[in-house]
Amino acid sequence: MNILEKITNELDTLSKSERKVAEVILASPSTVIHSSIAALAKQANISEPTVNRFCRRLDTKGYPDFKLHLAQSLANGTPYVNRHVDENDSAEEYTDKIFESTMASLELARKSLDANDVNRSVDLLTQANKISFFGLGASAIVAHDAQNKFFRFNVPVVYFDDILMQRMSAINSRQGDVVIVISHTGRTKSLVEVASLAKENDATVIGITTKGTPLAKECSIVLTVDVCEDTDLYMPMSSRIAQLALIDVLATGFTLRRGSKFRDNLKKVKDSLRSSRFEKKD
Amino acid sequence: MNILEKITNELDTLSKSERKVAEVILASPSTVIHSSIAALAKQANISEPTVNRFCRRLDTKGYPDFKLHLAQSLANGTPYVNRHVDENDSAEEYTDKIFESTMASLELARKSLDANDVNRSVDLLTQANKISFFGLGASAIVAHDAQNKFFRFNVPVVYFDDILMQRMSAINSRQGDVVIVISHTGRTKSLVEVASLAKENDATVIGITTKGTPLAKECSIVLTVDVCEDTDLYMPMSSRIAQLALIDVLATGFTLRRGSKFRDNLKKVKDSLRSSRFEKKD
DNA sequence: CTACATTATGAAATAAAATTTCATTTTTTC
DNA sequence: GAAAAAATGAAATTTTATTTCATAATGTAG
Repeated sequence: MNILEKITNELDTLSKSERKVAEVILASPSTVIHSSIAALAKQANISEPTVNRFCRRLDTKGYPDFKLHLAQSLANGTPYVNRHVDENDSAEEYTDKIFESTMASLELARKSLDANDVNRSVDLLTQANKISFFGLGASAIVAHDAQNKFFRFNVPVVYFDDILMQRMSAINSRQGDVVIVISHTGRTKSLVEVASLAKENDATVIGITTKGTPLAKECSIVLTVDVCEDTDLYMPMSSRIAQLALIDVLATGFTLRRGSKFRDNLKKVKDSLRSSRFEKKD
Repeated sequence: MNILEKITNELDTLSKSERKVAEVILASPSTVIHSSIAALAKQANISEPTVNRFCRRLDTKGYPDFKLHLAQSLANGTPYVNRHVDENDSAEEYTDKIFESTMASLELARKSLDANDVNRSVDLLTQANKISFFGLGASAIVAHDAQNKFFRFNVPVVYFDDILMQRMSAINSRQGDVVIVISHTGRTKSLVEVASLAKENDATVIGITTKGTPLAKECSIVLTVDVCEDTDLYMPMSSRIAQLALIDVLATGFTLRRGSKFRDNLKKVKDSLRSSRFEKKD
C-alpha cells in the first residue's frame, strides 16, 4: 500500500508530535526523501527519536527504511489508473489515458482471475470432443478470436455470434462438449438462456464474465474477468481486451498441456501461412 | 532515467571491482535496497569504499542516495516485461506472464504511436463519407470490432475479412472515403494490394501496422503499433490487443471531435440495448 | 623488459546518521 | 488533585557511510 495514503489514514492514531512529522512529510514528500532524520526533526520542530517512533508506527524498520517506502510511493506516480478522458484533451492526452486505463483493466482482470479455475478449464478443453465459443456484440469478437486460436490446434471448434445458431448449437450439444459463453455484463438474456440450454444437454459450460452475474450462475466454471468500472461515457470497453488476454491464457495452457509433439504441428500451421506474405528482408 | 538501465548501460565504463557490485545489484535489486553498504560490499567480495565510488559514478550522492534511486526504479521499473512462458509453468505462472507481456506490449505500442498521426486520422474519419475496415486473420477481429464501435456513431461503416469483398470494396472506393487497413506484419500480399487499389481510387488509406512494412508504404497515414518481438512459440499475439486499444483511441477521438449533441445520440444507442438484459439489482 | 605514471582498491580513521536509553514532561484516569 | 500512563527529547550509543591514505594492480613510454 502506498505509504502516503497510509500516513493520511493513520493521522488520527498519531500523537501530537508525530502528527507534526506527518504534516511536514505530506506537505513535501519529495523534499523529505533527501533529508536526514535531523533535518526532518528540525523542520517539524520535534526531536529525532520522535521521527524514529513515527516511522516505526507505520510498520517500517526505521527512518532509512521509511524513506525507501516513501521513495517508492513517489515513483509510483499513480501508474496505471483509470484516468477519465476529458472533453478538451489533446490527441496525446486521450491516447495516453486510454492506453493506461486499458493496462489498469488488465491488471485488475489478472487479479480477479483464479488460477485454479484456469487450470480446470484447460483440463476440460484438452479433453473436449468439441469446443464452442458464444458471444454477442463486443464479446462476439472475443469468441471469434478464440475460434481462430483453437482452430490452429486442429481441434473441433466453432463460434457463433448469432442468437439462433447459438441456441441450435447449444441444444445439439452433449456430454464431453465444452461450451464457452462470453459476456461482460453476464446479463444478456439470450446468452444466459444458451448457457442454460447447453447445461441441460450435459455440456460443460465455462463462463467468461464478471463475478456474480446471472450468467455466472449457469456455468460449471466461471472465469472471472473484472475490469475497471466504466461509468464514463467516453471510456471504451476494456472488458473485451481483458477477455482476449484470457483467451491467450487458455490457448497457452492448452498448448502446454498437449506436449511437444503437438507443438510441432502448431509450427506447421504457422509455416503454411508464409507463402501468402512478402519476404522479410533483414 | 531508470537506474537499473543506467547500470546496464555503463557496465563497460566501470572498473573490475565496480562491475562486481553492478552484477550483484542487477542480480537482485530488491535485496540490495534492504542491505547496508557493508552487506553489499561483502556480497560482492569488495570493499565498502568501492561501493561508494560505484554509487558516485552513477551520479548519486552516495550509497543511501543510490538506494533511493534504486527503490524508485523498482517501484515502477521493469514491471511489465515480456517474460517467456516455460514448458513447466503452473497455471498461475503462465497466466501472470501472459498478462504482463500483454501490458508490456501496450506500453510499447503507446510509445510507438504518434499523436499527430492519431489526430490527423481522427480528422479524416470525422469528415469521411464512408469508412471501411479491412483485416485478415487476427486483424479481422480488430476490423470487426472497429465496425461495431463506429456503427454506434451512426456513420456509414463497413468491414470485410474476405479477400474478394475487400478488393471489390477497394475498387469501388472514391475520394472522401477512408479505408483503414489493419495488419500486424504488414506483409500480407492481398492486403497490401487492397491498400494500393484503394489509393488508386482516391480513397484515403490509413494503415494500422508495424513500422516500415510494405503495407506502410501504400498508406497516406500509418498508425504505428509496435509490440514486443514475438520469437517465442508459446507467446500469443499481443498485436491484436494493441490494435484494439488503438481502435478505442480513434473512436474516442471521433466522439470528442463530434461534440456534445453527438454524444447524446450515443447514449440513446446504449439505452436501446437495455431491454435485452436482465435487470441489475443493487 | 623495466621504470614511471596512472588508476584501482581496501584498511583504518573519521564523520555522519540513526537508534537506544533514560530522565523529564505532559496527558489521562480515577 | 494525585497516581499511572503516555509522550517527548537530551544525551549516549550504535550503526552506517565516507574520507584519507597507503598499497597493489595496471598501463605506458623508452
